[in-house]
This record gives sequence, structure tokens and C-alpha cells, in this order.
Amino acid sequence: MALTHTILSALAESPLTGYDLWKRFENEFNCFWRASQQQIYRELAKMEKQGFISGQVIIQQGRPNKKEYSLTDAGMSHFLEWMGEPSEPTAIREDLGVKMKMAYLVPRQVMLKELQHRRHVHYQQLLKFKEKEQTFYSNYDKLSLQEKCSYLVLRRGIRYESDWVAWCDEAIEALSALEKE
Amino acid sequence: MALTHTILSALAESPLTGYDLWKRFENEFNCFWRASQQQIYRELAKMEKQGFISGQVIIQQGRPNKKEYSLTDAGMSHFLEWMGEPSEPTAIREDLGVKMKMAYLVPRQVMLKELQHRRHVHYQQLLKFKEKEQTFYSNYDKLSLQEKCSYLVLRRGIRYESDWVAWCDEAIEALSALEKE
DNA sequence: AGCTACATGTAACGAGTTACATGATTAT
DNA sequence: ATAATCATGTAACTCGTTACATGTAGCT
Repeated sequence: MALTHTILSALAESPLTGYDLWKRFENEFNCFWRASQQQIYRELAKMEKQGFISGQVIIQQGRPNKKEYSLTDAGMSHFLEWMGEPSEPTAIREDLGVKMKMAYLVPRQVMLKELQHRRHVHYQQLLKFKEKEQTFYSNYDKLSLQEKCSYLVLRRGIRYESDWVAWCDEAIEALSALEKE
Repeated sequence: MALTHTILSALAESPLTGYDLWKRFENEFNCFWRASQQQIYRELAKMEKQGFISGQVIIQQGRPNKKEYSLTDAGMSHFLEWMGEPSEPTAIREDLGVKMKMAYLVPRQVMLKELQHRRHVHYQQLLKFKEKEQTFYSNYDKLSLQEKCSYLVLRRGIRYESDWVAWCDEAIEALSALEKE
């Protein structure tokens, strides 16, 4: 899997601490990869043992010391190799699909409530992404290549959430129509 | 997680063997949940120990014996309880997002090839889903409630794959435009 | 003679989640 | 005072993947 590769990627841009990485996973990376703090620290330890990254302790005053990791040559070539390999879609595992398929076994109101809840969650995420789009990427032509790449990732997030909202609407409408029969 | 619940759901319709379940995961369930044979057998053993399902050996002639599982009362109420709980979106973990963000670090051709590959994969899946739509669900008004629910799940799959294809096209176009600069 | 479908499992490993543990600084 | 931010980790557990193991029936 690609937690290793996601960390490798982040470090290919600049050296970072585990904490920095976690922050970036929470913010920038959240529309394509999610990882917990614990997962990150564990992965970093493993990657250092494998020789892909090397950590250097930085002594700070007034704050706890931190350990900044940077890519080794082996790490960089591992990253570049991975960039060239074809990637397959992530396996889908979606509770709501299971529930939708089985919705005929429960009162329709139960499924409708569920769909409305999910619509709300996806819509809120969509708003966040669209705000980001407005704030950082509204001047597309002036963006650097790097920024354009980041923007395309955000576009994936926007599409993904929009698509969920649209499907929820479709399903809510279909179920509501049945209710009247 | 919901492998337990997916199995519970399937058995809420009718008793099945591990092998049957695996077949259904491969076919019907593939647009919302994926599980390997090994995972299914392990989960079934665990669920039986927990008292949610009970297995009965069926002796066959000319074929290996099989073990058919059915829901216990505890299993059924566990299932119904779960149907009423709000579900949160699955965490996104997508290699292609990572690669897209880092695409500025490699020759543009590398990323283009990758995007074309992924477009192809999603397009093929889309065709399969659309064929299923034509074959089984073209007469929407005449479908049973159960079939309508299954159809809405398929619609989720169709939207999902279409959306991927559309994004790949967007990203390919954007990257290609840069190439000419 | 070799492939596919039927049918069930064990073992080892890798990835993700949850709980626990510590401790200083800064902002409200 | 107390909550949030900075900063790093251990331990136990669950879930997912890959490899191994076995054996029959039917089709080409």
C-alpha cells in the first residue's frame, strides 16, 4: 500500500517531522489519503529502518525536541520508481451501499434519514473544498505547475463530493416517490 | 467495520455457504464492498463464535460437503440495529491522488500514461455496470421494491465510474495543455 | 492431460484503529 | 484555570492481503 509512498512524496518536496506530516495529512492530503498520527510515527520508524529516510533530531527551546526526516537517495529512487508504476483503483468498501441494497427490509423512513445524513456530510465537505478552490485556485492561468497539480487533486475531491450529493438526491427522490404509492 | 454487516445483510435474505457469499461478493456486491474468500471464511467462523449466525453441514454427493450459514435471532437484531445507525463516509485512500499532486516532479509523459491507464480501467468497469443496467433494470416501473434498491446501488457504481472517467479526462486535458507551453 | 468450478480452510504478514502515556507552551 | 498546540511514542487489537494446502467433478 501507499502510506509509505505518500510519506515519501511529501518528503520529496522538503524534510518534515512526524508532526508536520500529520498536519499535512489533516489538511492538504485529506482529499486523497488519510492517516492517523500513530500510523505516521510507526511508518516513519519502519521507513528509517529500511533506509528510505533518515531522521535528525533538532533541539528546540521552549518546545519539545523534534525529529526531522529527509529522503535518502534510496528513498528518492524508490519514490520515482513508484511514480512510474501503474496504479489500480482502490477497492470500494461503502457501508451505505450495503444499507441501500437492504433498505427494502426496514421502514423506508430509516433509509431516508440515513441518506439525508450522508447528503449533509458530503455537502459540508464539498463546501470546504469549493472554498479552497476560490481562495487558492481562482486564478488558474497564473498558477505554477506544482499548484496546477494540487488543483487537479482538489478537483478530484470536489467531483467526488458533488457526485455523492447528486446520488443521495437521486436515491432520496426515488425512495420518496415509493413512499407515496 | 462492516464486513460483518455485509455478511449479516446477505444472510438476512437467505442462508448461504461461504462459497456462495464469495460468489456474491464477486458479482452483485462488487460495486460497494469487496472481500476475499479467505476473509469471508474467517469472518464466518468469528461470527458463528459470536452467536450471530449458525452453520449447518450439508452432505453432498459428487461434490465436497458444504456448510450453510443462517442468521440467528441475535444476528437479525444486530443487523436491524446497524441499519438504523448513521454511517460515515469511508476514508479515502487513493494512490492516484498522491501521484497527481507530485506529478510536477516527473516527466509529464509519466503522469499522462498513468491517467490514461486509469481512465481505461474505470471506463471498462463503467461499461460493465451500464450493461447490467440495460439487462436488468431498463423497465424501472415494473421492478419490485427490492430490485429498485439494488438498482440504486448500481446507480452509485455507475456514477462513481463515470466521475472517475470525467476527472481523468479533465486532468489529461490540463496536463496536455501544459505540454504545449 | 489440463483447466475450471466447487468447497473449505491455516499461517504469516501488512495496514489501520483505539487506547494509553507524557509533558511543555501559548492563548482564552 | 483550562483548553489547544506542539511533539513523540507504546501496546493491543482488528481488518485485509498473500501464500500455502487439499481434493472431487466435469468439460475440452
